[in-house]
This record gives sequence, C-alpha cells and structure tokens, in this order.
Amino acid sequence: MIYSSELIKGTLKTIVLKLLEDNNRMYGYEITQKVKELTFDKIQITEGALYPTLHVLEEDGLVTTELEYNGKRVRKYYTLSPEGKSKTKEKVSELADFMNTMKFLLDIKTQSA
Amino acid sequence: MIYSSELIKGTLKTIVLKLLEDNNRMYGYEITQKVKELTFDKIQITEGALYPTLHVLEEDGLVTTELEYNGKRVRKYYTLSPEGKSKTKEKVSELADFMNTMKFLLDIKTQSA
DNA sequence: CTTCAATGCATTGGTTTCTTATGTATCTTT
DNA sequence: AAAGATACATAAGAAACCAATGCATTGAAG
Repeated sequence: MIYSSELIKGTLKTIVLKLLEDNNRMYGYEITQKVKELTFDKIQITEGALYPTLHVLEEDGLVTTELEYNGKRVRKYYTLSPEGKSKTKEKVSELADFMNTMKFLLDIKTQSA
Repeated sequence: MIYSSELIKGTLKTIVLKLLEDNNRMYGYEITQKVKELTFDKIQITEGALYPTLHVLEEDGLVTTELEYNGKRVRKYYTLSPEGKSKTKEKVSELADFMNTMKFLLDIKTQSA
C-alpha cells in the first residue's frame, strides 16, 4: 500500500528537515531512498517533489550545500544551518501536535463512548 | 496556535467524512463550527475550502443532500451515502496508518537509541 | 561489449487543493 | 438601526505536488 499523494502534501518539508537533523548530511537521492526504506515503501518521494523542496530550503537559508564528486558522478550534499535546526524543531513539534489533534478527531466516538 | 495551512491539505476531506459518520447529518456551517470546537480553535476550516469540498463529495456520490428551511434561512444538510460510508472507513484508516508512519519517522532517534 | 537498471541531478506543464476576497441574504443582539 | 453571527456560494490566485522528460555516470547481466 502506498499513501494517496494528497497526504504527503504539507509534510514533505518537515520530513526532509527531520532526516537532515538525524543524519547531519544527505544528498537528494539518498533522501528518497531513506524515506522509502524507513516507511517500508509506503512513502515514495518523487524527484519532481523533492528537488524543488530542497531548493526552497536553500533559498530560505535553512540548509547549506556542498558538491562532492565520486569519480565523475556529482552529489549535492545538504546540511542544516543554525536557522534550519531551530526551524526543524518548530516544524516537527507542530506536526506532532497536529497529529495528536487529528488522532483525537478520528477517534471521537471511541473516546467519548 | 493555529496550524500552518499546509498541514490541513490532504486531510480536509477525511475530516469532513469522519464528522458525517459520527453525526449522521450536518450542514456546512455546522461542520466549520464543530471542527473549531473539537480542535480548540487549532483547525479553522474556511468556507472557501469547505464548500467546494462538499460539492465534490456530492458529485462523487459519497453524500446526499437535502435542503431545509428554518423560517426563510436555508440549510443544506449532508448525509453519507452507502459508498460514502465505506469510503470513510478507507480514508480514516489510511490516515491513521499514515500518522503512525509519520510518528515513526519523527521519532527515529528516540526509537533507535 | 552492449544494453538495461540504478544512481544522481534537474526542469516543465498540469492538476489538485487551499486561501483570500467578495457577494447575497437572514436572524439576533445591542 | 447597526453590527455580528448564521448560511449559502463563487472566483482569482498561490502553493505544492505528480508525471514526464532530459542528461549523464556507473554497475551488472547477457
């Protein structure tokens, strides 16, 4: 089962920030694979979604980048900036809070009965 | 605190379906107030978002409607159709599953350490 | 040795979904 | 009488994602 794509909307940026927080330094393709692995293929980030998101994070100063060459193949590594780190905490805690609220909404009957 | 609007994306339809499942029969404005109340003002559904969503649910045959007059003021009541009921179960369980996955993603460090 | 899959970057066009703003009208409270 | 709440609705625009495409390198399989 793969989640319908609407669900990813709004959470992608937070997912990426959280992964960077946990792994310090990652490149784009690595992120797609890590998410796929960690979610047992339930979330598959498309490149058309990921790269624009990474570029926005960079424009906003939340990440810094450095190019690295393995032979001739280039990798663009992303690392959280100080602002990126605090923004990550914000976004993660907001999402956690949101999920609690949603859980409450979805379980109304069980909880009130 | 009100959640940043990106978070609502993708969950609105499921929220509406779930409320209709719990309350059997609701009209639009009532839904906005109920969500506001149940989430302690953290989620505020705008009418510009809600009404198009309700119309789509109707077009898709997931809800049926009936107009009712309180004096001259009209209310449009929405009720889940049989397809709507099964669709609701689908969507709610998908969202619950998604939230578990997200929770796992956000807690990686805690869980692996 | 060549072809296909995987790795790695990126952009473009299109759709969905929501926001903001606006419009109309009724009812209630001050 | 006016303002705010109730109640419907639409329209223009932005945001965020998907699907498709493109380019290039590397590794594995035949």
